[in-house]
Amino acid sequence: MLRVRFAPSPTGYLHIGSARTFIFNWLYARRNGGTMILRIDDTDVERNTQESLDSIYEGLRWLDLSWDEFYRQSERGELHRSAAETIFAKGLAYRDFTPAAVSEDEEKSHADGQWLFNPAMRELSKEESDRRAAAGEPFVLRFRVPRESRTEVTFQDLVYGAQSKATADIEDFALLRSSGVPTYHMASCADDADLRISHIIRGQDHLTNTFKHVLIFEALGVTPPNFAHLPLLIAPDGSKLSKRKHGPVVSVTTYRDAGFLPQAFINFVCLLGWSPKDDREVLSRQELVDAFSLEGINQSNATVNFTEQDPFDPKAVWFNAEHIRTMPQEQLAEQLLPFAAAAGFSPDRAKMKQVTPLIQERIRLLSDVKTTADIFFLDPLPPYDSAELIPQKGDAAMAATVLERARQVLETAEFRHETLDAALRAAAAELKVKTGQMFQPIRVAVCGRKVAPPLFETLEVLGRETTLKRIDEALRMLPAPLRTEN
RNA sequence: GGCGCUAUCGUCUAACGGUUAGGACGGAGCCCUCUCAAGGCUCAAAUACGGGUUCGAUUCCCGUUAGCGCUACCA
Repeated sequence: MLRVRFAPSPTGYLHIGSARTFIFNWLYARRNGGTMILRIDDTDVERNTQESLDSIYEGLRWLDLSWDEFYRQSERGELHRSAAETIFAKGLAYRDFTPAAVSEDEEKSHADGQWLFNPAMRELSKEESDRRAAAGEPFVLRFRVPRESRTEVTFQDLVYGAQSKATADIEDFALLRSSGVPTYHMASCADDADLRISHIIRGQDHLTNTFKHVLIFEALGVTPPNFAHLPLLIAPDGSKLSKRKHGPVVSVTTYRDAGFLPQAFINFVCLLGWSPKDDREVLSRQELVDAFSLEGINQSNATVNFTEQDPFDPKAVWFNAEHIRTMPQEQLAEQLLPFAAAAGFSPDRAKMKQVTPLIQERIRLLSDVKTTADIFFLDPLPPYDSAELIPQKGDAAMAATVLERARQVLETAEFRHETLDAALRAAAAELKVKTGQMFQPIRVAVCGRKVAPPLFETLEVLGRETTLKRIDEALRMLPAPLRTEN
């Protein structure tokens, strides 16, 4: 039975790296008919926050990622303590009565002097240990790393291959804090054993911790699960992604609020450190499930290429644009609604459905609706420079002539883009101006700028009334003496 | 400092020990075209360095360098 878990600690918002870890676990479970478990690793009471927990749920809900079983470590303290008890009873752990390091110097001396264990504490007699404990003296419970009986700890990583580390290089790590609260290593392993996790898929920052975990599993009398460590996601400066240093750009909700599609986000992060080994890049959720395998995961860290000017990796934005383009229009219109409302447009569904096909291949983020669809929702148009009305190789007189003529045509023409196209082309021929010279003034009059969706489709959506009103306004902006009456 | 992991275009990546080292994003240019997009085509751009092994190394081994991680009574 294949069982995987995602075990975040609620000490910050769900960031892109954690999301990817969840996704890889989820993909592996769904691919192989396994069970996905969400376990909140909240043993560090000091740093846990409700906001963080909410952020994790919020992010996962947005991505529409589900789990089959749910646990909170804080509700499983008894299990962790009894597991520690078991290890202690087997003589594989000992009490360390050394007071916690308070000063930085003390900690540093540990680091410099390759601290492995305190011999006096490791070798304390059972009698004295029991006596001091009974007297109420505080202690941490440490794992007694075997140093004589074996020389190294090994395991096979499904991504990084055979791993080994000398027992002489592993320190006697803590299992229980002096408060009696289990440490991460203890709680995590006790839970992984109890929940019968078959594959631990997690960040590479845990690779060296795994030697300790193997020791714990063995001490518990359990065969260790399979391990698969993931290359880390790093910032362009080479440092590990962190909210502290990089701010909200690493938060999943930042992507959501900027107008990313969940599927595009998932697609993007999946290709950071994993490849389907063919040249496919734009993949649906189902295609990802079908293509996913641990063999496709590579070993080197991947950079999320954001900058201070642009918080999103250009490739992530491209993925989003790709997914927007292939999305059914009905769905896209629906997704666009809240972003249009946020832009202050007060859009209705029917109007949005008309506008959507005109902007679908012109937006990269859902929030781009604000800058590309404004002309359909705002009335009147924001002010613009009347010089924009003047066509290439033309002058204000030409602009005025063109607009006057267009106005006449549009007063009676049927507002369907095919007929508008034919009518206005004919008008251009009649006036002996190039089509570009004919269309550009109309476009600017109607959109307030030169860059816009195709003209005739735009007019069709805008309708006769708005179109004529905007042309009249443009005409008023042109110098009066140059206006040609007919 | 010790230990571990990693190293292909700017970025994400592909390449049974044999390829003109491939694809994508981004960049430049051309085409298409009512503007913008989209689309099509083209160009620039990489095997960190040094030693081996081999008829032949991006690929295997060693070293150097660099980056990252762990080295807590954080996770």
